[in-house]
Amino acid sequence: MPTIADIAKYAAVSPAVVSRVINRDPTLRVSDETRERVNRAVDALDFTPNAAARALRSSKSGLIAFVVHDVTNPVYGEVLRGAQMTASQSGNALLISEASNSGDRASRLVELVGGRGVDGLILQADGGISDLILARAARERVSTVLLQAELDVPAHLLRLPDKTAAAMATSHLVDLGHREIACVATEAGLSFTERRAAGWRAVLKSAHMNNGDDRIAYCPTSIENGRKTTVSLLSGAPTITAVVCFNFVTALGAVKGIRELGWRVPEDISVVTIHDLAVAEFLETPLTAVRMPLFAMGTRAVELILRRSFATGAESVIDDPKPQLIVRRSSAPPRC
Amino acid sequence: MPTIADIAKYAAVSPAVVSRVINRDPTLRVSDETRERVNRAVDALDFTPNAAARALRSSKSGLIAFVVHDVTNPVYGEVLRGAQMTASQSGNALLISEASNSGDRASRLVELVGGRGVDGLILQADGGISDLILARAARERVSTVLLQAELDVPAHLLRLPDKTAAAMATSHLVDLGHREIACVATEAGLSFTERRAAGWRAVLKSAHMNNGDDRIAYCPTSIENGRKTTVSLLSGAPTITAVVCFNFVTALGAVKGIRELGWRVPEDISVVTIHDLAVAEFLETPLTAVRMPLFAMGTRAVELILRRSFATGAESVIDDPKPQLIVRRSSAPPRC
DNA sequence: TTCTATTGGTAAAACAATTTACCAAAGGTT
DNA sequence: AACCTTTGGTAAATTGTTTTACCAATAGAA
Repeated sequence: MPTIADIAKYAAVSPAVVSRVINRDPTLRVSDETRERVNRAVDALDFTPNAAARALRSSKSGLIAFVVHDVTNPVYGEVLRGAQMTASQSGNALLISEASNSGDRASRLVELVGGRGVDGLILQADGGISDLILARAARERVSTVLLQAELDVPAHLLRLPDKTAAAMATSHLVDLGHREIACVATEAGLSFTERRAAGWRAVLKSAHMNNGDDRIAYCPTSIENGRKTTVSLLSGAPTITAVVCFNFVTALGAVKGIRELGWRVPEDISVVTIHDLAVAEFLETPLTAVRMPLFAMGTRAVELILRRSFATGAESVIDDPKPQLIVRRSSAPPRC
Repeated sequence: MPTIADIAKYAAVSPAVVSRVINRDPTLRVSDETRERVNRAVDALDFTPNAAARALRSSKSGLIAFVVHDVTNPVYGEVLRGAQMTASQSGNALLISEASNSGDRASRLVELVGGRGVDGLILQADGGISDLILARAARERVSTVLLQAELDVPAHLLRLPDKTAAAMATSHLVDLGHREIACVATEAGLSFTERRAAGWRAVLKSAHMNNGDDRIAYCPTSIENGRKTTVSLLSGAPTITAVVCFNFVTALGAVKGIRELGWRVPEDISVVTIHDLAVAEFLETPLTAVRMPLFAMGTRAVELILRRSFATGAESVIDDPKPQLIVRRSSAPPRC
């Protein structure tokens, strides 16, 4: 555990010079010969600067917290990977926190943010965004990025082209000839749910189709919720021939429910979902899905934080790459 | 950004007392009345101790690094969740690092470990365990847990009941009447691969069956590798009627490959895999799988680190809950 | 009354870096 | 020769907490 002072002694310079060399400060001058000596000392003693001391003095921890609802949800995987790559390329690290429940964790998060334990904060819309944390982050000037949320807070808002994606999914079904298209939405009240619902409604309206409230049902993301919701939706309106799901996981449940009711996919009911995952093509009925730029959302979120900008309420949409419809076997023309 | 000094002033005590109160040090004495005053001050000023200063003085960062090969691999999800829960329950946080490639990242990890940026290190066997990092961790007394590895290093070795699991999968096929059982293994050279292979071989041997090298093939985990490997395995030995896969992801590829060859699962070829994921039952052919105690491995890893123990080479097996065979539709008696 | 323990608290020294302010020497200008 | 500027470096302050060593006051015992 050599310190900067040991290096300084070994290289016969002062600690300040060592600091300049290892931080490659371009404005401050060190002769080539001295720099060389210091570098040799660093190698010889196998020196790594102490993270805590550095963070204390410079008030930069090099850490970014990523808060999700459920780490096992594969949809976050891609976002996480994008964030992770961008972060580590710039010498930062990513801290994962599951905010799903208990107050314990929320308070641990407050400590991290309040104590300047992290430089940035990335919050997923369904990760239980707490006002406490947002307020704290703003006060401490911890730059914050909200994913898929729509709040009036001093943070960057980053979102996906949800309306477009839902419209693409719905249009695909309309093009196939469906006239009764139901919708298994994500949790009500979340802004991305509303945007996707708007996309679904817009397409149905322009095709002069029934888009009443008896055609859409909202539920939190889980296989079981998807199943239950689909069953009650289809039981209530037997003329429905297609379903748009707002999440891959609920789509799995939807297919399960349709089969329980004695129908087949896609012969009796077509299913199209938002979010395309690798397993989609290995399912009993490979799912037609709209691929979203999740990876790009992850990279963009970290970029914003590294830029240390604090745009208040500036909302931007990730649309590169654009959402893309992947047609597989779960969608077909309606029967008869 | 109030400091401990501000609290001290507000509560009319010295900083040392504030420190004792917020750290709830039971051995050191503070009168109830003073404690109350300090707590009021903390609330009034909305104080959170500075993480960096605390880490610097106490040389504990409250951070544990979890290094995996690929964050999108769903098999890690469960391990991660177990680790995450245990960590946050004790006021620690988890840092995710993808060690898959580039030297950049490896060096960032060295900085974290070398600079005492983390208290503990959890390394997945296929996460590219670098000697550099292990040496550094040992020198800095960062307690380290190796998952599914078998190295002679000063770290805890935690592993799954791999031999048992592979034997369970293979026995299931033998019980169904299969006499020619191939094996799509994970990467050669990894210790868990060897253990699983041993389980497969043991069952075949006790059933007096062919367990030669032309029945087993090794490949890194990916859908495509699973597909290719299975195709070449089956093409070379047409009498094979069943396949044991060592990973869920390669199993997806295996099923794909079997279909490409014009065969059906399970009518022509049965497939059993190690690792059970939620999607298993939604696949075209729901996969028979051995469920492993992944969550428990995650919790155990963090517990070991929090205990700050440095057992050298002590290997322990996670066997609670025990591995469990989940029979689905991908396994059936052989044809004729 | 005097002598010890105990209680409740304080002052100041770490911890290991970054950064500001300053300084000596060398080189260039008039 | 006197003066200014640049170069390359140093000493010391700063960051916010924990912890050690110490001290005053009170209580209890002899």
